[in-house]
Amino acid sequence: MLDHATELVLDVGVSGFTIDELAKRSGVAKTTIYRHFPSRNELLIAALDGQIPVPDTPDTGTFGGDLVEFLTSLVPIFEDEAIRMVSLDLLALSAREPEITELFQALATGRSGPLDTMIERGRRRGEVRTDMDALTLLELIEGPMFMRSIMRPDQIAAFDIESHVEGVLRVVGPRD
Amino acid sequence: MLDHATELVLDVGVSGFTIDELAKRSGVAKTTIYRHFPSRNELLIAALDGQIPVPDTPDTGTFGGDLVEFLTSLVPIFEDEAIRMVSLDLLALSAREPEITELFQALATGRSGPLDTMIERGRRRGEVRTDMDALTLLELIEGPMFMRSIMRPDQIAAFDIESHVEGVLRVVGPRD
DNA sequence: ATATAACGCTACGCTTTCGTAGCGTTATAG
DNA sequence: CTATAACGCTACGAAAGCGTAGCGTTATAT
Repeated sequence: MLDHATELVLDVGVSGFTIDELAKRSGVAKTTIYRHFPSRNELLIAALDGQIPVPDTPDTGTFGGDLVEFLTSLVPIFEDEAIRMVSLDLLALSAREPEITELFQALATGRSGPLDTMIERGRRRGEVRTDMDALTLLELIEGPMFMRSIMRPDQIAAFDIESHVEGVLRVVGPRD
Repeated sequence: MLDHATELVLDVGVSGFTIDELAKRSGVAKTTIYRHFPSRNELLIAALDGQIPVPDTPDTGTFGGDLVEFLTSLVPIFEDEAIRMVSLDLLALSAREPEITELFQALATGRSGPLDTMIERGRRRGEVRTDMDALTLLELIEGPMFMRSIMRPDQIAAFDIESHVEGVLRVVGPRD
């Protein structure tokens, strides 16, 4: 049931996600759907919950190595058109609908975990400056790829991760 | 007439932009609106056309100085909640509706002009490496702030532009 | 075997929104 | 002063969507 809902919302987007359509596609009567979920929004949230993958935390021994692995693991996520569209839907909606805001926050918060861990490790090894907070570092590291994924999604695969990480290391190294 | 439409869409967002609501607010009869615009989408596009400000191109004499001025001039734009929400609406819609895609492209393309000019000038002065294309440079420069504007809009004013530009200069300087 | 729970189907009522028709009223041009 | 153009108002028709009612049918449990 939830699987069908997830498939539908990934296919047609949040605004196109309707109970009637879900009933038609899943072969389940609309009445039955309402016997399990009180409203369309609840079902939507349940369908999306945990559907945006959280990349795992690499541990190569160096901060630069970790970054390359991490950013590389983001590529397939950014490349997924369905995920991109639904994320944009949620982003737009979360600016106006409180219910969606929570969902979006939950999805976004989980996603910052791996990089936090890597930054912490890098700091312990003396590879990463300590006078810059983790969120700013995250923006520095992911921002360019994030921007490309939004503005030029077709060019995501061409993002030169090695070159970018080299530049990042030049900036995040410890200050004197 | 268009002014009222612009005001409405900035207030309630693209999805809340209704002809009935516009008629109510502007005091103009719905019939009259349809006598001037063939459809809701056309009116929407007309209302948004040219409403997202294009920052101007600073010329301080150094690439770093230009960047600081430029990024500073972006802050009020990113800070504007109405602009942010409508941009997110357009972003989400442009992934699915071809009509909106064109509008969004038009808005986005104009916005890259100033930075292109600055990069070109920087290259002529030998301040900017030439082995990195302008779009990638743009992502490097604007990406972190762009990401913050989307993920933590309330923290935009706290973005440390000077520090960021310092880091950027470390990366974009000419290679040997 | 039978009671109970779950499901399917059709049909609603309600609301929103688009876009149009018809007809009367007000500006405006000359 | 009058013809014409533009506007306002009310009322529609049509399409989506939400969520619910009523009633019949199928599993399931014991």
